[in-house]
Amino acid sequence: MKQYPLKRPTQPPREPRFTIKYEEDLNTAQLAVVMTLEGPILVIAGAGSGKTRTLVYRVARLIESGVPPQRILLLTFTRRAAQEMLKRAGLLLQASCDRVSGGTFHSTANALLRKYGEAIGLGSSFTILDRSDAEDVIHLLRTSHGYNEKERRFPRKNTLAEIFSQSVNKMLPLEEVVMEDYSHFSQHIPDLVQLEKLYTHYKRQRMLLDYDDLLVRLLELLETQPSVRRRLSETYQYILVDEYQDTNKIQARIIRLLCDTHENIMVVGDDAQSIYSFRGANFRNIMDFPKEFPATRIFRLEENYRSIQPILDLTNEIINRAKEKYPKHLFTRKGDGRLPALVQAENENFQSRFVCEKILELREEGVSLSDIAVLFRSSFHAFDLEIELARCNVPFVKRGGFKFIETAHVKDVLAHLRILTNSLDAVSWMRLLLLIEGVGPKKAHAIIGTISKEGDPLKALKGLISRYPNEIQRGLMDLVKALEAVTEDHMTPSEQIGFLYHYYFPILQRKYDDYPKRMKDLEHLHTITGRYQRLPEFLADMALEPPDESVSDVAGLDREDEKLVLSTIHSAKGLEWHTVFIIWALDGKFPSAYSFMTDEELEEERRLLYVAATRAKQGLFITYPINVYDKVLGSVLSKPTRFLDDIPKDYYDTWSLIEEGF
DNA sequence: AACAAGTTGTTTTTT
DNA sequence: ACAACTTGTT
Repeated sequence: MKQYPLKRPTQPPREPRFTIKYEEDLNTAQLAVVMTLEGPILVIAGAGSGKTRTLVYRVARLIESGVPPQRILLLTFTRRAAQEMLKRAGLLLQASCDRVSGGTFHSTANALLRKYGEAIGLGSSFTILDRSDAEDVIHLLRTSHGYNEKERRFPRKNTLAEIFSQSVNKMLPLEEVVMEDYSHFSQHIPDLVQLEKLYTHYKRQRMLLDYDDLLVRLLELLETQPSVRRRLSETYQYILVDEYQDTNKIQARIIRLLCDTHENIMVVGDDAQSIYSFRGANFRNIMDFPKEFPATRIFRLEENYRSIQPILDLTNEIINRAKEKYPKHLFTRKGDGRLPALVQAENENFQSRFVCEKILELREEGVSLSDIAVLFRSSFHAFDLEIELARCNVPFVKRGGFKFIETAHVKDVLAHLRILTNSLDAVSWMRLLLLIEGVGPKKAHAIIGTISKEGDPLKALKGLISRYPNEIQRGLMDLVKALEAVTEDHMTPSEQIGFLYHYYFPILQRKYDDYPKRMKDLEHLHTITGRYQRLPEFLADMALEPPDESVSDVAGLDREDEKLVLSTIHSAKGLEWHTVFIIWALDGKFPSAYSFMTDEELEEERRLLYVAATRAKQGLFITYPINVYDKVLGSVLSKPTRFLDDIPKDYYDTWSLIEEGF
């Protein structure tokens, strides 16, 4: 850092305090984006084109040119991505970027609603429902209103949650969603509409917000409260949105309203990497952006800095066969290297063994384990490999799929904490009452009905205890005591969990015969709480940005070691590795047989393969097992993914594994 | 009414 | 292979 004399600090001329070498560090297109600070900007950024770098430099440039950090809002797909970018911007500036607001749409919505939600009748202590909580509520309403006793099959709770969510995220009427994607339930439409009303009412009464509500209520706040809208728009004078191809209509509306008093909005995206349409995202959002903001300037980043030529050649071929694409051609100055390989394996275990052996080989060659990734369409595709890796003593982390935070025992513990911040949280009350011996759905429901009318439900519960038989009395008494013990002020979340474990461990042992394993998860949870001073923050984070470790690797506590990355393709978004393995590239699995129905879904599978393959810098292996029976199709699968079908064979090597061949 | 055992149906991806 | 629903027992 340059040293300046302490005198005359306020005197002009204002030399730039820090010198960032923009011209040296950025190419022409990137530089243009970074230097254009005002007005709406759309950046079409191909895979590996230095999109993150561009965002980082632009944040730095904004701050350097005098924009206060707290006036910048950076919306990304994960909080990790936001933190990483702000860290890098901070390094450039040699100053902290802590005060830049950054995170996901959902976490930003959460923060804003806690602060300004009162304007739309929302208390600051609302509880966030994750998907399974939401399903529990829907299930409760479905049974209590007798929808499950209908003559014709009524949708299951997860289907119901899915239908409701689709309707919200695509901003379409419920009946349209049903007719479009669930036409076999069309005779239930009136009931579904009714049930969704009940669900909405239930949540509003108890200060519960599901993931979709976070976006919906923020939009409501911005739409109906002009003063809040103006205030927020004036606060966030510069807005940057990453991964714009994966935003949905609600998010686009939110952005539009946040730009109420200015149009300093920059969005970055790549239509070829749109992989979240199941969540209501629509890559046409990108093309509609200039319609929302007619003054939009469009920039294209097409130089790829990630992959060697052969990999880029293949990925270009994959995406060029997309039915609908906005033409762009990625080029690289990286040198040549090995051709990607398409590897056929006799069966799943051969595939796993091949991957293991190759990984060990790469490590011999000096490639760090953490610079290698195995990617797959669905989380369970990795099960066999996980076993094989354990056998070979290859340490790994798994991203995507079931999170340990979603396991029953962790949810049990969190439920106790949740009612401390929102005593109306009937979902959590239900959960913890059902843990008590002798209490089932009926009694739990009755108890909740009585105590939630009181101002102090805990006190009300205490008053109820004498009504019940002895065995239940004891259970309820223990619960009350435990809750009272953690209600004291000035307790950290970590201390609270410590107390609760005293109460919960006996229940854990009674309920699960594999309790030692689950106990380890709870220890892990305890460690995580240590990072938080305030309970509401901890709970919001657990719902919105849970630790991304999956169940399987929680046990391994040696965090510092380098580890191989196993990840779903969705969770690999935006990342890159020296060598990438894509396993189960078997037609019927990837693309999944479920996607054969519609062109749109099939095309999304293609983009998914594109995203996976473009993560690779130096090495790419696409593997598939053969002779796999598929129940959905009722046939044996043996062909590699169809997206490679008509690509000339000289774009990749073809390997076939035989018993001693590797 | 709660719990245990037995039967049937259903499978991605994530905030 | 697993979870949701159904039936049978306490």
